[in-house]
Amino acid sequence: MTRRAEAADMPHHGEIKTPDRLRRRASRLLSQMSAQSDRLINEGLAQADAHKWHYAVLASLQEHGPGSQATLSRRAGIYRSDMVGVLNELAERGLVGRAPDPDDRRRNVITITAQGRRHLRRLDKVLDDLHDQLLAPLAPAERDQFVQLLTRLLDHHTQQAPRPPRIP
Amino acid sequence: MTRRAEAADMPHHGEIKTPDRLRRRASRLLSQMSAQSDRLINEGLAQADAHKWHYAVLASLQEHGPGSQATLSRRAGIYRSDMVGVLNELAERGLVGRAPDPDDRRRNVITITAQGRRHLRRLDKVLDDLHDQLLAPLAPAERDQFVQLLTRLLDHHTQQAPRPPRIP
DNA sequence: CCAATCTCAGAAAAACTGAAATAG
DNA sequence: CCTATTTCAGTTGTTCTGAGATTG
Repeated sequence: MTRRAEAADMPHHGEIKTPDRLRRRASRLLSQMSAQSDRLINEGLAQADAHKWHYAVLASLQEHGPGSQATLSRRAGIYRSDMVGVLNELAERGLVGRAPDPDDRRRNVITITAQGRRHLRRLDKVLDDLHDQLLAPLAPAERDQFVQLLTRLLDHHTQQAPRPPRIP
Repeated sequence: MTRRAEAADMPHHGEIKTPDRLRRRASRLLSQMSAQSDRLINEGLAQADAHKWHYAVLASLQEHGPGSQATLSRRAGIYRSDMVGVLNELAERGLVGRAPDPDDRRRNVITITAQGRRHLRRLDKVLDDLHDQLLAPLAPAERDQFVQLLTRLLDHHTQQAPRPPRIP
């Protein structure tokens, strides 16, 4: 047993300009920041009696129009199994309509209601505010760049990805 | 046409009125990108017969020296309950030593072994490579800026946060 | 008597799978 | 016969809680 002292990391070479390797890794920063963001957004939405899936579905309906549950599932990135529950909650509150498709009776056609549109507008305000908190330490130009960098990364990994997130 | 003559650094990107609100929200980009990153890193580490917690613990030991399990738990952000299992696996493979602390017999003192240091060096290589894939679409200067922006955001939200992630 | 540590057993929430029922 | 859709029931893997045993 080499009597190597307890002092753990004596570098033999003068470099080691890398303290906290762990904490500075982009993957870890992403993971932690995503957790912070999730918490912020989820709590904010909860105060408005909503969940992020509610917003995802409503926004998708507003932007791309009505669709079947399977379509929405793909668009919003929610599993078809979980979509059922989300739509139940939205329909309960009168935010979406769910009617059998006359052309293909396997499908339900989901539409956003006037009330749903109103609710979405409210959620958009809430989210604007929350993102202001989220990006608070960044100047406007930096926020844009942050979003742009993230977008480029995401495009790269989703377009030619080894494992595109499928929602089967 | 709404000519968005705003901040200086939003160069030539197709202009967007407001389509894909959902997909451009920083919170969503973060969440999706974090998922991609997680998948990439986890799969890469799995091929090296490791998990991210293994790396976290080994790196923490290397950088901050030996410590009790509770100390490691705080340092690496792993719950004390889960730390037990991680250390079992690491000890099984001879990567760490676990011995009762003579000064305080409630504690175990965890130390990294020579083999653990060797393994860590290998994992560092693997991670360097994986991060190269992760950040592939960004130029070196952009990678630095990305990390810097993330770091500033994270510092802001962890230092004066409403809910600092504690590991009780 | 109280606080901290290690450990185990399991709750809770979320992502994901499989299959039944129905319809094209 | 095969495929697609909605729905439900259940698995899996992870995060987090609680409590017991030991020691300070």
